[in-house]
Amino acid sequence: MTARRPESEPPTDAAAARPVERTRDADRTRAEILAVATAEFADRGYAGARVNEIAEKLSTTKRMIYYYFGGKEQLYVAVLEQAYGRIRALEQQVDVEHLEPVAAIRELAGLTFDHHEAHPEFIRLVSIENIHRAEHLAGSPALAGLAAPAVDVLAAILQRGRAEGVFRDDVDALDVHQVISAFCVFRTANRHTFRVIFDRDMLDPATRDHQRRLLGDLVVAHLTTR
Amino acid sequence: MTARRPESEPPTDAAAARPVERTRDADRTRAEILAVATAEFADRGYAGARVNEIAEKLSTTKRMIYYYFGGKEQLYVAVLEQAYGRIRALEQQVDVEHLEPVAAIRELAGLTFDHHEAHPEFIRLVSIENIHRAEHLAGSPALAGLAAPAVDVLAAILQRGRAEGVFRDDVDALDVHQVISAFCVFRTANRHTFRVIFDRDMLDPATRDHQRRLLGDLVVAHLTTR
DNA sequence: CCTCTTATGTACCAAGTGGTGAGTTGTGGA
DNA sequence: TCCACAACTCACCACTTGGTACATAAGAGG
Repeated sequence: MTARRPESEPPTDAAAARPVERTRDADRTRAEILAVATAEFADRGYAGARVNEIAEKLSTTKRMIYYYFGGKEQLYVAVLEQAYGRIRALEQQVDVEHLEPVAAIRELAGLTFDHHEAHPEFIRLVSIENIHRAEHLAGSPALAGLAAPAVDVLAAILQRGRAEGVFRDDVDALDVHQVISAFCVFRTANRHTFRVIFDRDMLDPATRDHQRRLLGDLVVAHLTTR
Repeated sequence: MTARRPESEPPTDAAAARPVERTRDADRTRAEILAVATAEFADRGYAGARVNEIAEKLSTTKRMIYYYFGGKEQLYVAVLEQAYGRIRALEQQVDVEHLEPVAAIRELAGLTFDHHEAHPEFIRLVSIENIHRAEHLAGSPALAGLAAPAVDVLAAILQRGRAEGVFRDDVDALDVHQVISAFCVFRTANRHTFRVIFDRDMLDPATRDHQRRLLGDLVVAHLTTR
C-alpha cells in the first residue's frame, strides 16, 4: 500500500485542499471526490448532476472518479452510503434515558428536529433517492441496523411512559417516529414550494423555536390524550 | 394512413374528447403532450426526463412539443401549472361547514389524506420542484390564490372550535395545515426510503385506515389539549 | 377550386454526456 | 539504490441530448 496519512478519517473533510502540498494521497482524493459529489448530487439530483461538473470542482481529474468509484451511479451510491452512515453515527449518540418520559419524548423530537435542520443536504439526497424509488439504496448493504437506534430509543421511552401511566398504551413506536420524521423532513424538503404557495419559510430562524415546540406539543398531546 | 387511435385517454383530460375522429386537432395534441410529459417528468424528474422519450410515447412527433411549448423547460412549467390547477379545483370542493369543529377537523384532515394518496404523481412533481428550489413555480403566475382555500376553511373551523370552547385559542391555522400536509406528503414522498430503512410501506392498504385515524387523532389531540 | 394559415412530419445537428486507452510519475519497500 | 505498483494526467470517443431547418398536408374562407 501507499502513504497512509495518520489522519483517521475526519468525516466532514471538504474540498479544503492546500494548493501547495500536492502530494499523492488516495484517501484524501477519494474523500474530496465524495465531498464534491455529495454537494453536486444534493444540489442537482442524480440525473441533473454532471460528472464533468464534479470533475471541474476537483483538484484532481475526472479520470480519478472512474478510478476510485467506477462510474457515476456507483459514485452516487457511495455518496448515499456515506450520508446515511453519518446520520446513523449521530443518532446513536442520543441519550435520553435519564429523563422522565414526557421530557424524553420532547428531547428526542427536538434532537431530530435540530438534526434535520442541520443537514439539509442529507434531506435533499433522501428526496432525490425517493424520486428514484430508493432503487440505489435498496441494493446497498450499508444500511443494516440503520433503523434500530431511533426506533429502539423511542420504544423504550414509550414503554416507560406506559409503565408510569402517563402515556396511552396503544401507540406504536414506529408511528411516532413516522410523525416526527414527517414533520422534520417536510420542513426542509418542501421548504421552497411551501414558501411560494403559503408565503411561509418553514426554516425561518425567527419561527424556529415555535416550530420546535409545536412538534413537541403535537407528539406529547397525542401520547397523553385518551 | 392518418387515422388516429380513438385515444386511450389518460385519466383526466383537458380537451373535450369528441367522438368525432379529427385528423388535426391542436387542443387534443396539446393535451396529449401534457399528459405524457406529466407522467414522464413525475417519473424521472426534470433532468431525468428525455424529450425524445416523451416524443416516442406520443402519437405525434417531437417537433410538436417545440411547436406548442417552445422547449423542455416551458413544457415542464406547463405540466406544473396544470397539476397545481387541478389540485386547487379539488380543494375548493371541500365542504365541512355543517360539521361540529372536531368532526370537521377530522374530515378535513381525512380529505387531505385521501387526496394526497390519490395523486402520488402530483406529490412527486412537488418533490421534484423542491429539488429545483421551486424556481419554475416562482416564476409562474398560475398559482394566485392557491393557498387560500385550504387555509381559509381550516381557519374557519378553528374559529368555531374556539368559540365553542373545545379548541385551544393559541393555535395557528397555517401551523395545523403544515402538520397535516407534512404527514400526508411524507407518506407518499418518502415512501421508498422509509420502506427500505424501516421495513414499512406507509401506503400499504392494510394500514391505511390506521394511518388515517392516526392523523386525525394527532391533530385533534393537539387542538384540544391545554 | 384555390389560397393562406395552422398543424404536422422528416431529417438533421452542435454541444454535451458518461466513459476510457494509454502513458507518466511519485513512493514505499526490498 | 532501484523497482513495482498505486496514483495520477491527458487526450480522446461513441452516443445521447435538446433543439431546429425545411418540406408538406389539412382545413377554413372566399
